[in-house]
Amino acid sequence: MTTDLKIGQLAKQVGVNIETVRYYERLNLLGPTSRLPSGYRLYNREAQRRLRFIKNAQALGFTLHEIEELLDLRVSSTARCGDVQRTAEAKLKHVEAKVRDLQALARALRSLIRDCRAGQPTDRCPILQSLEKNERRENHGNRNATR
Amino acid sequence: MTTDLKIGQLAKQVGVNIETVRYYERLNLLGPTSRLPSGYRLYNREAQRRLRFIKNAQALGFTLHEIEELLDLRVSSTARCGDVQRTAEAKLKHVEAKVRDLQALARALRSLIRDCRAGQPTDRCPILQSLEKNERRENHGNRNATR
DNA sequence: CTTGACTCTGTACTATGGTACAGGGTGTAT
DNA sequence: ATACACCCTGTACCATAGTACAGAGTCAAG
Repeated sequence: MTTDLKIGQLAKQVGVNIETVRYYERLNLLGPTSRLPSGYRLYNREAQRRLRFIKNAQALGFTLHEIEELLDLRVSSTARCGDVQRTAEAKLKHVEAKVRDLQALARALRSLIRDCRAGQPTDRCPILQSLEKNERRENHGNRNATR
Repeated sequence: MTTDLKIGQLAKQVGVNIETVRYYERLNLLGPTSRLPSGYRLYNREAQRRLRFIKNAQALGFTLHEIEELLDLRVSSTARCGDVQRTAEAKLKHVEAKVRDLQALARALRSLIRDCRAGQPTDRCPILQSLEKNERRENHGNRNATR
């Protein structure tokens, strides 16, 4: 096929490292469609979409393992859309919680900056005060939501 | 002091592994306040607050290196306010960018969940299709925003 | 037919954030 | 005094997500 790409072309097109493509292959995330007699990997359109899917899902905060599950759900004809939906909903909850936490931290940082501007000696750090508390709510089910 | 804890008590109180406390010490994040003649580490209230700070900031997605910088913002009496202010502002920009990226992520997930409620078999699942749509958004200048 | 860009496999290395011993010493209760 | 929990240092190991070679083969242009 004329749309088939060698690994370097694929990597360039999607904007990843060649090594990364081969790394995904080791993880069974993305294999070559075929090989030239020389052993060169070839990737068709479907593989190109798959790689883009991986990068997009990664940008959304999914780990490679979670992405593998998503890709498996697509491949399996018995998998239900609801499974994917539940995964996305869980992810959304984590993300929303993290946004709230980060906004609180941003407020604390702004307050610290204000204190600095006032030239007050800040031996009592607002950041510390906002974060050293013990009453952390119980993790919203999953820390690491965005890592 | 009666409030000083040995490493095991500290770890239990804050809910981390003993090994983790010593790991933070290797990273110069959290040292013992003092030592018993036997070499046992002792931690005072301040160290306990510091460890909680580390765990809380970590839950917000900060790396240990970033946390070290945040802790340094506790203005040592010798640090000049301008230095502290610049660090805080850089951190604030970082946090704000993170919030924006996470909000974009949340919007994407909500839209995917909405689309998915059509409840089609997975081969036509809108989540996967919309992730596949290569609509590269332009990154806010910070990929890795959620890592 | 040689040069240079590209690819192959395989292995090692990086960073981050830990966890798991091994082989000792310490502290205290019975 | 001896059992037992606890602590010490040091090193090795784990997962995640790659990156960087080495040493070899391939392909196209000049």
